[in-house]
Amino acid sequence: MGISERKEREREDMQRLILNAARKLFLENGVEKTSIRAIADAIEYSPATIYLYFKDKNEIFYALHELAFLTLAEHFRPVSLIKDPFAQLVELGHLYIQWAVENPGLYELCFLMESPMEALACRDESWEHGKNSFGLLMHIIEGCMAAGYFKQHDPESAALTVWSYIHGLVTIFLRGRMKLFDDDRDIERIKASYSLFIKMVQHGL
Amino acid sequence: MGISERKEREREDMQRLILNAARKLFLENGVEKTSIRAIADAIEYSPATIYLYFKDKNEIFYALHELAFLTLAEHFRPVSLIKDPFAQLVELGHLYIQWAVENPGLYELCFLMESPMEALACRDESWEHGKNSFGLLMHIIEGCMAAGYFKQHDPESAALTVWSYIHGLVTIFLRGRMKLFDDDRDIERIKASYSLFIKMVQHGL
DNA sequence: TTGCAAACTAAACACTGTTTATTATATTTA
DNA sequence: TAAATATAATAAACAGTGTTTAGTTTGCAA
Repeated sequence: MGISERKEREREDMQRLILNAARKLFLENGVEKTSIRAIADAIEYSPATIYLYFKDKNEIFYALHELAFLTLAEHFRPVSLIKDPFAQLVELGHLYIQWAVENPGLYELCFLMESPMEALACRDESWEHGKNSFGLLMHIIEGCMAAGYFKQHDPESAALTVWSYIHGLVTIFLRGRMKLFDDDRDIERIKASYSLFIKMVQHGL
Repeated sequence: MGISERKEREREDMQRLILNAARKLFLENGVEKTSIRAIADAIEYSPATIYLYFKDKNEIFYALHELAFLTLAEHFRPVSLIKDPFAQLVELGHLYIQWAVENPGLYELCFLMESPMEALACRDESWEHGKNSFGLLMHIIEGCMAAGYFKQHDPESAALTVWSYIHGLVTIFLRGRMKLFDDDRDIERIKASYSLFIKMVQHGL
């Protein structure tokens, strides 16, 4: 029965073809301009064909969102080379900010868009890749706690607090709310705030 | 020449009519479902008429975003009754979180949507209402600094840091990223994280 | 009352995501 | 191998979007 296996393989090939085109268009032209028709044009199939391989547009965004998390995890790899847990935390935050600023489209996909979450809503397997990245943060925070940081608090709250800060910072930037300030030295402002935050964590033992 | 004044008055009435309908639909049905046609239907005018009073949809969102900031400022009023600057900061954060959770649509308008910012882009008068709210935070932070908090940092960085944290926290919640956690006691998690953050600020002198 | 400008709209344009009915292709059965 | 069936792909339509254009109605001034 090698024939149904070939069919399955062809199906996965087609899904990959769609996702590659979608990712390319997505990164080139942004979220808004990535329509089903544009994806269909890119792979030279009709728009209706895409619906034979993905339930709806949300599912495509969900799949891309999984890919984006893989590249984020890849970006985080260097932290494992660092030994001191606090230095790990500092570097993790730095890499997070860097990735967000350099890949606004992917950041949007991972943490800002509602579509991938809607696709996830009707699914039993939940947000695996997101969990892994948050797990890494929690692991590092547990290390920090063993070294005396974040004392008398649960690691989950500490991790959420750190993530909230960094996520908020990059979101304020990405969504143009730094227009609030008179000049536009946004990146410097981000750096100044981040070093303040790190010192706050440090001073609180 | 009272006639041109009446014309101006009628024009403003019409803009208010459109904005009121837009706000109502926006709060009832969310961002997605608030179309120009829906607004036009609500006020019993043709869709094209709306374009005689607003350049495009972004301008409507910008106007609504200004109104939303007014209600946020109103929500912040109780903090002025508090004397201790640190207690002011704690209450401000609490009110911010409360407002965001209770008015997700308005929060989206003020801090998450791109549309109002695009309308603002081609404007000389910039983000007044946003500046006022941030100004209040900076004022309180300056008070806190006089009392020994956030030492040896500029108030702007300190304000951005606090705002980033709270904004990040509510955004993670509003955009469904707390599905990351196994149970869904989101509000309790928000409270736990917020009290941790406050303690971090407190411990750092 | 005529002339003009402002207010308003019907209809169209160029899109969007998605579904349906139909055709072409591949596989299975008789 | 020939007929029947299942699969893959699509053209066309549906219902919606923001926005523009061309044309009509209305109110005011000369």
